[in-house]
Amino acid sequence: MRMTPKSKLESSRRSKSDWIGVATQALAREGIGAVRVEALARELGVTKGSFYWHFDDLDALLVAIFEAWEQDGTQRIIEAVEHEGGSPEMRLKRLWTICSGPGIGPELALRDFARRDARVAEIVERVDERRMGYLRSLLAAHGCDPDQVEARAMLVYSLLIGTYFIRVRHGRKSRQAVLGKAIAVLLL
Amino acid sequence: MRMTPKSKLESSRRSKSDWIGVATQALAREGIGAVRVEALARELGVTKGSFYWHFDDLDALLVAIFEAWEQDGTQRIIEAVEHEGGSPEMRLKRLWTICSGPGIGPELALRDFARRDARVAEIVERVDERRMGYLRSLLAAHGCDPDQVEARAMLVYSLLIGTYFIRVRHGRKSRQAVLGKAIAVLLL
DNA sequence: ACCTGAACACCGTTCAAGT
DNA sequence: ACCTGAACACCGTTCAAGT
Repeated sequence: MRMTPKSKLESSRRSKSDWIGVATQALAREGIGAVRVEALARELGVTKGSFYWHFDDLDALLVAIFEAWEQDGTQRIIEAVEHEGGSPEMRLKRLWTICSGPGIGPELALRDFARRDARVAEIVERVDERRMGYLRSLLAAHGCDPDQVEARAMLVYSLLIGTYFIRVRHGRKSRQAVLGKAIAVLLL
Repeated sequence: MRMTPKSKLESSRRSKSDWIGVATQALAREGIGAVRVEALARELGVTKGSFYWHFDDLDALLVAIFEAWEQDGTQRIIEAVEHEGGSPEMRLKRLWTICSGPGIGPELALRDFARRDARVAEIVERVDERRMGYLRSLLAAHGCDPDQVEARAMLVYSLLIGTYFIRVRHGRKSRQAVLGKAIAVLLL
């Protein structure tokens, strides 16, 4: 009769997803510099030698993190928005509520990495195509002039990215008020 | 009589800006992972021990890179745009031409780093305040409804950031055509 | 199939000693 | 004032050997 370990962390074997899991947390917490084989191995309670059974090298782990995140940054959010239905305008505002959380996650690291790694560049392209496709469909359904859909989709998506990356105060206005007005401009 | 070295690289001494110079190039070429003491020391023809005369550690060098870039990302561009004058609309389009170049530079690395370093976060805040201030003034001068200046400035700035970070195809349309239309939307 | 343990190379950091 | 050279610690990577 085999011993059944009490928890995942007490079992002596680790799966690829165990590694991706702790690495994703480390990336979110302390940035890409914190994704280190030895530190993660300590956290998982194994030796770093074991890492190389699951991955070729550190870059392979990073690519795996980004691939795992891909669904999260697209499909999961879109489904959450679509789940409740409502008018295109309502959906757009719900999308905003979901995305405006603190969870910028690996978005910055991902895009920086994509500048030097073709595999990661492809991930970014898929994510952006998917998000833009969804925004195009929302704007078209809202009745936006077909000739302006592309430009306005870029504006909405940029604003979403911008709210993540831009650190600025808006004087007396709250950021939420500013963004509400900006969205209003984009919906005619 | 002292030897006068033929070139900077042949002299035996390096200034702080020499280090910042090669480090900035390495960052632009190969990303933040390429900013390494030993590699840069080799490039400069000195030992890495010499690095620690000029800087406390690697982070200090990165902060110095970002500080040196700060002027470049704000004042220099604004002056280049203002130099030729013209209507606010013309200035905005000139701003676009200047910024749409390939030179995203350390913008992504800077913002990622700012998440974990207060000094760099301050740099990002100063840069964003400065850029937003300039965009506000352009929009106000263009005759934008005062109540909408802030929202539209965020839209223009986000679009600028977005064109750097977003990797998407626009079907039959060129990116330039899409952006032109987006700007038109923002100028009423 | 997955992990250990030891080995090696590379690099960040320190520091006494040189010029 | 600025640099060398040696030393140390930490970590990425490899690999033969274990279970």
